Amino acid sequence: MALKYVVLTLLSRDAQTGYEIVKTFDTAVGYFWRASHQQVYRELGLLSDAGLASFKLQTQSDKPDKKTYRITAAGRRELMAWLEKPLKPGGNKDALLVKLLNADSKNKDILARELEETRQRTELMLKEYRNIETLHYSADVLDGLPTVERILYLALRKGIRMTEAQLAWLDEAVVTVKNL
Amino acid sequence: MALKYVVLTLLSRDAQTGYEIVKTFDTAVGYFWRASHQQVYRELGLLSDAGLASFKLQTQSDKPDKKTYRITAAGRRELMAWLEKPLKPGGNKDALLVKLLNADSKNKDILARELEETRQRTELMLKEYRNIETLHYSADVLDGLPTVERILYLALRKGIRMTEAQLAWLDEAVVTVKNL
DNA sequence: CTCCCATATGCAACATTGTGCATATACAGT
DNA sequence: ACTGTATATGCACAATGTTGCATATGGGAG
Repeated sequence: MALKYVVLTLLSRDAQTGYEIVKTFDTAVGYFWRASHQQVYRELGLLSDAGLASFKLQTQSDKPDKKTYRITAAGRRELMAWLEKPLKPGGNKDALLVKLLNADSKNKDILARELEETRQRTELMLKEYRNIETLHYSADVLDGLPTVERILYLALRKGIRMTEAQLAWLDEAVVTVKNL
Repeated sequence: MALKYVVLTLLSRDAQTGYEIVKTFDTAVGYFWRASHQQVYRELGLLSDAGLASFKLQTQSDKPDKKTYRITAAGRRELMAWLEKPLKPGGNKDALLVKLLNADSKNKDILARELEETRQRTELMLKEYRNIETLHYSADVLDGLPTVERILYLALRKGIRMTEAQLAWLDEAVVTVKNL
């Protein structure tokens, strides 16, 4: 349901090939949505079957042939309809908490180790996010930013806020588990 | 893959009926994992087919008959194996950010409204969480808490931290979208 | 007496998502 | 020659999640 709208969103900006969309998932969009290339190509096929996107085959001599997809009028309508329909809340699945529910004196060391590793990864992630922020979104740059870039910055801000909260929580969790 | 371990976790504590497990999903566990009753009953069927859980049929005269499930030795082994295997990170799908990527001068009002509504819901949620914390987890209670309760408190703490971060971010997002 | 709610279980169909496998060209480095 | 990386696409199967339907009892409210 949702991947469809992510792809439509990307196509609504520019006509693109599947390969380019995959790269977007690997970089910018990847911070809040992950999809494999298989998923992307399949979704593009479904979209064009449903008449929400169309494609042109472009032959290339130096590289493999490619298909450039563009969103159709029907695709835009579908996307707009989705935008106006409120999202239903919920869906916070947290496997780490499920693991912790199993914590006891026998396995607390294993779980503590996983918590520590998660903590380290989270800390690195936060550093990376903050690094991106200082490098690409300094105060003087922010004003002149086009809309899409502002939203991407907002995505980064969300990453930072959430990662900070996660890190603080992991500290609490480590203490709790160690003292079981 | 994952629902299986949530159900095994719940069964590893107590033998329970499907109905009881469903109620647990609607209350305590619901804060970090949602599942419908259909999913739960199906999963219980799959678990017992796989020999990871067994059940006893109990006839009742006043209420419908019920099946009480208990985890098997194989089920415990499977659960322990999962605990020791590190989780793979990632999977932060955020449909709200996808919507915001579509923001422009035409639809910014609709999106701003959804952001405001989300903000209100988030604020209520945070109040509820904090309320639960003061009511059930006052400082003097925390010491004597059994393990499971401590983990559930940890789940609540995560809810609080994350909801605070979400709320702070939503404030940023509202400002950004209004100024587009 | 009827309607709704809580208790208690489940199938079947469908939609969506994720994983493993497969193919093909060109260029750069070892 | 071989290996890796970038470009470019996709099928098939498995797992997961959603929706609609189906059944059955007992108690309380109106």
